[in-house]
Amino acid sequence: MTKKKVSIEDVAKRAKVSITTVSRVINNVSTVSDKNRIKVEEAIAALKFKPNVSAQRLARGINNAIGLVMPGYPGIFHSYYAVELIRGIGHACEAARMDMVFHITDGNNPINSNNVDGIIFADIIENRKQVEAALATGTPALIINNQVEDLNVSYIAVDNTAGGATVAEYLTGFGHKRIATITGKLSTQAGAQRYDGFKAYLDQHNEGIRDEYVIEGDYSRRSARQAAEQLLELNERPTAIFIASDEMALEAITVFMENGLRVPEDISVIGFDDNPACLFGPVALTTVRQPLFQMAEEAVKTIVGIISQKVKTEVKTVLLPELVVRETCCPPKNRA
Amino acid sequence: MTKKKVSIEDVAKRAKVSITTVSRVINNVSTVSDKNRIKVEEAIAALKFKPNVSAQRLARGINNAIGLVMPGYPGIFHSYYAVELIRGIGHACEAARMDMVFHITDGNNPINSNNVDGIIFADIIENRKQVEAALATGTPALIINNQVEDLNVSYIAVDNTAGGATVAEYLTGFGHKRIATITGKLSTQAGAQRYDGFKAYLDQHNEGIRDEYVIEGDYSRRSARQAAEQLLELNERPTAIFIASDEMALEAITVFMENGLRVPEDISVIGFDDNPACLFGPVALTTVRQPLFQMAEEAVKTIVGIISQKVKTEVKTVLLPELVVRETCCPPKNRA
DNA sequence: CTGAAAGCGCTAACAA
DNA sequence: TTGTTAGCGCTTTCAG
Repeated sequence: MTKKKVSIEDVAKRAKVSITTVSRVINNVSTVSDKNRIKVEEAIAALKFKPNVSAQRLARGINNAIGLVMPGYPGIFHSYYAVELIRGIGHACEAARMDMVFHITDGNNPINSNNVDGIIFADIIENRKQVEAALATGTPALIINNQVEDLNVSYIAVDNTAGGATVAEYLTGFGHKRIATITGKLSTQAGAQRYDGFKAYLDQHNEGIRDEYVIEGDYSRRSARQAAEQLLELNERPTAIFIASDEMALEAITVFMENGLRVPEDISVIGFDDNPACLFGPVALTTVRQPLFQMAEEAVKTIVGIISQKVKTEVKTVLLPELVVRETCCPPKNRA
Repeated sequence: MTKKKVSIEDVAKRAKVSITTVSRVINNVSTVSDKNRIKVEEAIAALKFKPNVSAQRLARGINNAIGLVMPGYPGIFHSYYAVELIRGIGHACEAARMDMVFHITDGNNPINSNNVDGIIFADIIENRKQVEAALATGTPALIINNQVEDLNVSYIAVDNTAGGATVAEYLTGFGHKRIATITGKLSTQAGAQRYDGFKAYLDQHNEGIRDEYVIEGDYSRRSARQAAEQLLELNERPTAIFIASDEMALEAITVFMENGLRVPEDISVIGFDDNPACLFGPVALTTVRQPLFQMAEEAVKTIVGIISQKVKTEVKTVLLPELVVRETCCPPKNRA
């Protein structure tokens, strides 16, 4: 009933070889005679031996772990965005046989960079200092979805500006004039860029965007509901609306329908994310896909490269989001 | 640029004391003179020293980590249930200053019980063997939400049978006769118990439940949509329906509304979970709350007790779920 | 109250 | 191809 500890030494004894040989077969490095290898493998199996990871890490001088630090906003685990990132990073870490140590930060309490070989920062908002601190100690670091140009640090991000512009182009292409938006948090770079790209296009190709057509959301359903209701009260209702996340878009659509509007006949809606959970709503949502999962995977590949010194200089990657046309957008009705 | 390593020895040198003394202040054990303590603390601060966790673990012979193993069904991260558990366990681990190593299992590839001091199994389905293996090596283990009576193992679970019965009682209390249900996965104990409790009550107090009124779902929105549509096609539509998760309930309500039904006037709906994300739908959902987060916290407290030998024998805890009345249930209309 | 010294389990030169 | 040996950074007796 007590926890017995099988060590490499026990294996060595049973197989009648040195612990070095055992170590070698564990790590299958250099050459071990087949005869010994088999003996060792048998002993390992018989004893159910599992290496002590702490000892390995200590001896190797590496942690075999990468840290993921994320801001700890409430509901983070209910955000498609955050969860996809976590999934992707977890997945890639597993493939790289690395631990992922997940660290939710409030901006202070920094991660112990001593226990990880590198750190991935997702959406630095208030924790720029942490990034700088990591860089200062020479800890490999990488930032997801924030294009920081004034620091010698790698990042991998989605081109949210282009994404916003794509939406604007698509909507104006239908002939929409009264175009509104429910933005994401404008204090995040992603949210701001999405809006900026959208607005910039409209300024150039439409006739700008009215102030009353711009409402800031915070990615929550609740904020989307409020915003949608607010939009509905306007004298001149918009005929199309860009909503900065699929989940918000879905909630807005629900509000519209509750009020007797049809989507897209009465109002076109386009989201952002390509959240598969939003595929089974009342109508299939037109949206913009960001390759979150792949971005996360790419992030760990990159940082692993940095850790292993394969990559010498910062790598700054920008991925293009992609329009996904489904059923929630159409030309405006001709009774404006 | 290269990663410098500050060790306990550097601190000792700078503070002009032995490494033992440094170790003592790090762990604030036994007594250290104020004079020395201050010197050491200064040195630690000046050097930005952080203990090497692997070395600590190795020396102490403990891992300071608890493992969480969950079945790796697709969409796990989008499940309110799973995510609440993860959150709660993560939170409690942080409080207990333990790492949480998260292990998604496919039923095989067991967790390396060598790297954790104890293992929490959430929803063992096909991985009973893993639990037995852990038990066999004397690794402290605990199971969440599965009442396994035939193993000497601790568990903490919600009384799903009682939950199902509560729902049945509530619905029949309104005078409903045509009561349907969209169940969870019946292959999980929780799903089965929920249904069993529900059905048992109906058998005793109503007049049982018709076969055509029972549809098995799998917690996905898609399955809920299908089930709801199927129910709508029946000659005699049910007047009330118990749906085994809030998310499914929300999807079903959407389907009902799309078909011109009013909730609850035309059809009463009650969910299960008390998922806050379902608060902002078209109507506030009546549901049953399971204390997921607290259950998770309790789980780590318990296993920490087991690990530290404070707890000698298995502890089997069953929590009662609680009815949360909101707006989606009312008596049936009198035109049956 | 303090320090010397013996490991914790493993890896990695270095020899053989 | 194999084994010897010196650590990795820290905790913890055990003397002092």
